[in-house]
Amino acid sequence: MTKNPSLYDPTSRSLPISLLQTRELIMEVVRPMLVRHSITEQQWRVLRVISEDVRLDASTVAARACLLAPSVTRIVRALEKRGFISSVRDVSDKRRTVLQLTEAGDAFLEKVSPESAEIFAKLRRTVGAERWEQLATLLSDIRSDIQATDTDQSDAKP
Amino acid sequence: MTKNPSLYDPTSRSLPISLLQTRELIMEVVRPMLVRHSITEQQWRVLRVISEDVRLDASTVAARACLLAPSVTRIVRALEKRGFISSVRDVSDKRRTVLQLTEAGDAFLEKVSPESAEIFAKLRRTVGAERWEQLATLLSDIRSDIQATDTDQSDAKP
DNA sequence: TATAGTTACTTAACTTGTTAACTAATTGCT
DNA sequence: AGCAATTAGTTAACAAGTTAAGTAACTATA
Repeated sequence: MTKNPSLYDPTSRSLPISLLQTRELIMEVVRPMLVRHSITEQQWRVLRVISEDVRLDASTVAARACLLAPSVTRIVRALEKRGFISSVRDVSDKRRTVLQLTEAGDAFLEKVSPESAEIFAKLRRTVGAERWEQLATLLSDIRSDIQATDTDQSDAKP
Repeated sequence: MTKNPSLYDPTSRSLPISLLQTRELIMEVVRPMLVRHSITEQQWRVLRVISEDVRLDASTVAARACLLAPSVTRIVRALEKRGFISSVRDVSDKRRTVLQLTEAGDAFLEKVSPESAEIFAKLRRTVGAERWEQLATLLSDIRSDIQATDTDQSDAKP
């Protein structure tokens, strides 16, 4: 043990560790479902993110799914091979790759949906709907705050 | 876009994705500090976890730091080589490895502490102290809830 | 007190993530 | 218009995580 334990927050209250532990606990319940459908966590995130918009370029998907560009390249190839997404070169900016959900990808999300809904409904009951929503809102608000200060150029070079 | 977007939560409110995005945003601010001190995120978590107790076995460290056993094996070796921790075979159970912070490890944590404190104080101000604490508490409570139902054997085989 | 079963950890093979260098395309500047 | 700077994405080399099999030690039970 450290001589001076007050130097740091207890890990149970350290936000980086705490966010990770909480996510891990949830994923332990969710993971078997993903395994049953032969899809990785990362592929699943990409599918979910793409399904929210009509068309999305790879960089946006990377940012939203918390993945690096080279990972997205591989994941996109895997999802394309499986027929779940299509990737087409953007006509107005030929550097960009436009990603879209295919019919098959859409069908896949629909197929998995009841299972997913059940798992999350159960988790939600366990935690309490109110707290569950409270957490989702808090996280979203906090992200906005951090992003706002990250983006703001008030302390940039003059 | 999916034909039926209501099948899933928007990813901005999906807890697994949201927890990941929020952590990622925080780590973007913290990471440069870890790089400056030539320590990986995982090694840092292990150090922080070990520093909380006088002695801890490898499995407990793995669980608290959200790492798998083989990863801990490697990380422990790295931290040992750097002189930050000691790993000794437990005398009462020779399967176990007891991990402890060394003087050098303790000194390292003390050295990094002011930098870390400053970074987190700034983040805390950005987010607001109240919300910051609220999130830490919420996460901790929610983990307890999930763990309680995971552990409870009421739906186990009779 | 054997011994089947479990636990703690390690090793090895494989799969992923990461960093850095590269290509191609677009933008900004003069 | 011409050319440096930036951006999007890919590739390649490396580092890390993951799974499965293996070893050693401990526990429960017959």
